[in-house]
Amino acid sequence: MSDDSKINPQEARREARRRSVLEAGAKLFNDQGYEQTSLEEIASAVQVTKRTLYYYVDSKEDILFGCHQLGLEFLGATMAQSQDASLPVLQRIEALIRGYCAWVSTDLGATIAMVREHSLSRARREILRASKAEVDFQLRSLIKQGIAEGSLRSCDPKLVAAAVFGALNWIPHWNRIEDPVPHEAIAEQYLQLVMQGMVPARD
Amino acid sequence: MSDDSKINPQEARREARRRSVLEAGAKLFNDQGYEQTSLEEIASAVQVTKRTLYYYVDSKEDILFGCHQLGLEFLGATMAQSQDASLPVLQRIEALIRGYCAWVSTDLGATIAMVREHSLSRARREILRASKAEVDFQLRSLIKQGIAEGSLRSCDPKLVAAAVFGALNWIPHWNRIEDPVPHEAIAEQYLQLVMQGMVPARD
DNA sequence: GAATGATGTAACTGATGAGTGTAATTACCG
DNA sequence: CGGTAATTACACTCATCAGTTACATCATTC
Repeated sequence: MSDDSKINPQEARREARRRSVLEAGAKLFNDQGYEQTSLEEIASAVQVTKRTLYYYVDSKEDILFGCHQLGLEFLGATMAQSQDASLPVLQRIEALIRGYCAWVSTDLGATIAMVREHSLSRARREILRASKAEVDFQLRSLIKQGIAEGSLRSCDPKLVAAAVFGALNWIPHWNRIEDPVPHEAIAEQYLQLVMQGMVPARD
Repeated sequence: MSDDSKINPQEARREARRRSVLEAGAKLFNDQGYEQTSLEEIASAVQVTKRTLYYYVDSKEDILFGCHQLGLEFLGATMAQSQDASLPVLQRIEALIRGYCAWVSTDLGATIAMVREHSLSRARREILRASKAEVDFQLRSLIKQGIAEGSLRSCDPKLVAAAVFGALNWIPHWNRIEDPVPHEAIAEQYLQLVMQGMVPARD
């Protein structure tokens, strides 16, 4: 499905090159911010001149959009397990949180949580918004389902989903350090919090 | 304590004017991003010329720093109740979450959660970082205390605090819309989630 | 009604950085 | 080998915008 363009090695190589540009961009955007990052910096990160960059991308905006697009593509892949309707709801929510946590800990994933989209055209923002809405919808539905079947406490699915994604999206804001907490450990704690809460069950 | 400069009405008026500049800046920064906002725009929001802006601030960076500083000052005020050591831990955490939720729903509060600090000098970033660390520390300590006295389930206070602040800091990212969810309603749901979790207690 | 504070006008400087033009050079592939 | 794809060098344009200059004009207050 995503291999349309990889029929010949030419295109494949070009695609790989382009991707390394996006990944370098993502890292720099996350570290310094989009506006604070010049094309020269991205170029030198890929060990290439600025002029060559334009062989792979049309514009700086194109890089940012590419990061978001590619990032969301990866997220889609990560979410597969949570979409398996044969699994119990709780387990699907757990898979979603673990997957998202791992994903948001990558450069391309973090970009979506860290770099605002003010620099993109309205049309492109709209495309991204739609992709994100899908993920949000996914969690909300699971929560609704859980409430309906009684495996989850009654609550406002929209607000609870927002809280969960907020907690997850915030990870790169504090965990991009020399010695980051492994995403598995984060997921573990977040799951306990989201599932059981902080207050111990009374016996 | 903060009224040093308001002895005479001259200074007070000047201070109020400066503050309205900061508030206009905060709103625009939140909506469009810092880099995408020109001083002309801020000026026209305050109904003043760009030149006049410089009567109240030294630079654009000064506005951003001012927003953060003033915002954090307000946050400090909001946190008072959660610092009352005579209250039970659970209640203090609840006060912290409610207060933070209300605060992050203001323009100046949202700026701290939405506008990265890449455009500030290292020294200024450091000042802000210290202020934020205090708030983080406050919640972590309360959690530790709760665990110690048995009113909270055992967990990693650092990660749980990060999750809570993440959920809260993300609010302005989705709730800055025509018809926002009232912050009290958000706090209510967040509290239920954080305290009891999504999974109903078994009977 | 001076004196000082506050605001406007309007053109200007200066830096930054995205994006381009062109011609020449190097790597790769059949 | 020959052709095409990839890359370099590098000077150059162009737009944006923060910050300034210098002077004129309101507004306040004592």
